[in-house]
Amino acid sequence: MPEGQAIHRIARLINERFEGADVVASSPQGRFSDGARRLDGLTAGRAEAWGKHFFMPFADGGSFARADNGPSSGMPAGSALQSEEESSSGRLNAKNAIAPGAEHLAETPLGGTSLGDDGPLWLHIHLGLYGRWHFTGEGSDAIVGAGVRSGNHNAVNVGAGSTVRLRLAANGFTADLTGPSRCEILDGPGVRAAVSKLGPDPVRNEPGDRERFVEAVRRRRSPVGQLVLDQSIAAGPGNIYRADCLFRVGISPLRPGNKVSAERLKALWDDLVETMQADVPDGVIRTVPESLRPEPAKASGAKNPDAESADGDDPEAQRFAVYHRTGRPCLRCGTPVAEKEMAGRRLFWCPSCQR
DNA sequence: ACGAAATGTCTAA
DNA sequence: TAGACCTTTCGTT
Repeated sequence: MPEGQAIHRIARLINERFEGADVVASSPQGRFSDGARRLDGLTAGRAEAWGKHFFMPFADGGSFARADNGPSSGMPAGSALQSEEESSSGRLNAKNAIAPGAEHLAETPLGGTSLGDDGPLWLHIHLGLYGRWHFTGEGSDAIVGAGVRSGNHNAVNVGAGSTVRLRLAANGFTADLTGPSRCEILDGPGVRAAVSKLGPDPVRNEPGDRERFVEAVRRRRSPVGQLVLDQSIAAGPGNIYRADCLFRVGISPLRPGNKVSAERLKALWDDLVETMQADVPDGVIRTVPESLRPEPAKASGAKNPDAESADGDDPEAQRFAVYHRTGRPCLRCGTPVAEKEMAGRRLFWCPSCQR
């Protein structure tokens, strides 16, 4: 369920607990037993997110220590990096081919860690709709990846009938993974292939990303609301950021990509960067613009009485600008928020102030 | 108990 | 476009 910002947070939490440690890996559920066996006893490197994808390197303790001369990463600092020409053209077969226009992505080694054949093993995880990480140890219990309405943080079965696909343990910490749609081990070229399918990630926001995003959208005739969810155009935004960031910058999700001006798309990219990056530290999505935030019910000079009364004390309805607010008054103009299905996903927008 | 929904993606038809 | 999949939670019988 989480969008990209939550995956970046997970990478942070994982690194705080496991980076540089020799990890005990297991699969209580049994569906990842082979993979867990391959990771068990290896040294964890620095995990990273790219959009909703999570990548974590594991190296044999010996080779790991020998190659380590980097300041913080703990992974071989570029030791096995091939030249760019070699790696992008030579190594990739047809199946791993880089999508046209996405070449720059394959050139970007994740965190400077080698993506060569003989580098570390990479744990690759996608949480899909239901995946979660559950952390325990040192009073640091946390669940990351919980759904919009979930507040209940207790149940991870341990024991028979456990749903824990992968458990990592070290330093007195445990990280339990349940319900991922993808959980696999890749080699360097495999990581390259996975990343090459992804567009720029607003949380990473590397140089040139904004232009790549703008051009990718303007190249297509599909509605921009669909393009923002296309992970090859922007990696990380999900249904909430899609709806609410389009609202924040006033673009109608129904407008064809090639009919949105470059200026407005730049503003959209900048807004994705700002909102998603701000949400990484605690993982909570906050998309209601400060100026439109409903004031406490008692306040006398409420600017937006409509919005306030209509949402009442339904907490979920106050968390987002238009997401899940069908029929309630737009926080900006009071027009009822509209909803329709677009490519199988529910879409929310203000038909009046998004043009 | 049961069904629906949920911040997602893939495959087949 | 429809269905499959992975799991949990919430609202309705």
